[in-house]
Amino acid sequence: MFLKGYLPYRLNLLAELTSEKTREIYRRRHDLTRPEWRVLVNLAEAPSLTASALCERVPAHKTKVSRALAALEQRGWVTRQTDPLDRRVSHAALTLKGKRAFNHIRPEMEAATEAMLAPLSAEERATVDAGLKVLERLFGQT
Amino acid sequence: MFLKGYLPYRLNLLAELTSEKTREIYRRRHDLTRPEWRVLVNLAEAPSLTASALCERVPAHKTKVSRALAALEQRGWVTRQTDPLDRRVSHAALTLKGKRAFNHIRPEMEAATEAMLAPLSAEERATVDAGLKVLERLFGQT
DNA sequence: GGATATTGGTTGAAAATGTAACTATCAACG
DNA sequence: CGTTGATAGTTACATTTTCAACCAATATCC
Repeated sequence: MFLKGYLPYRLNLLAELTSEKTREIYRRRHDLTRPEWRVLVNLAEAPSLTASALCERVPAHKTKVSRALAALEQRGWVTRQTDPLDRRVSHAALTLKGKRAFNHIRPEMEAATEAMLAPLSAEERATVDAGLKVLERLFGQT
Repeated sequence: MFLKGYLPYRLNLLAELTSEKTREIYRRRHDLTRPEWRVLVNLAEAPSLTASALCERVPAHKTKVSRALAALEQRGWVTRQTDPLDRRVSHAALTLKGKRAFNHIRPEMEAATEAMLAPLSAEERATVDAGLKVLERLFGQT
């Protein structure tokens, strides 16, 4: 059978399956799109980032980032201020409210992931990690 | 860093990266959406399938399958005929034209995947496969 | 046998995404 | 300077996807 052994298919399927539960959390429980969630995570990990920096880190196309930032700003989780030296760029950062939201959501996400992987032994997890690392190296996603 | 070690994120990212090239093929070169392509593959592997069977095998939500089938039928690659015993269900099958199209596209897809994985040694491929198998077993996608 | 619930599949409207064009600012070169 | 070209980010429009409602046919239960 062709499809079953076909790498992009296998990865897409597993990506969907593993995302199902966690998507439920950021989407239903917290009304965030995936780009919004990812932008939130990345902003939580850095004091402030420009839109283009977010594009690289998320990673996502600039329109997704632009819209995600607009939505998060709208919601009061993000503030932006334009760079005085180059007025094209603006630096986005989480507000206190945004940080609190992230600190609230993050453990839910981790718990969901952990619950999903609970049946796996340490050895199996290592196997998974090794396999993904090979691909990540291949694509330069160190 | 939270996101980098987070399984759904890693899988989604890799899925996107590996799909990039192959998507180019079914999309640009052959004007198929992903659900259409997947339905095509599954129909190529079975003499005929109902929409619900396709939903399970693709896998995808029934609206995606419904629309993919409609598009493929429109294009003359698929025929459907309603089951005489239960007139709600209809059996979809590839036409000769559909089979030919698939036989034309499939090697392109395989070549693209192979080209992408070319830098990997046999051992690395085995590592990848082992990792994915663990997850597939976890999710019952034997 | 007739009301009710279920199931297979389709459709329509709303949300999300992709693509391309656009604005505003800065850089570079004459 | 001033024209031309690049860059950061937004917006507009077409395509996809999602979600809920829907239709038609079958199954269930009284």
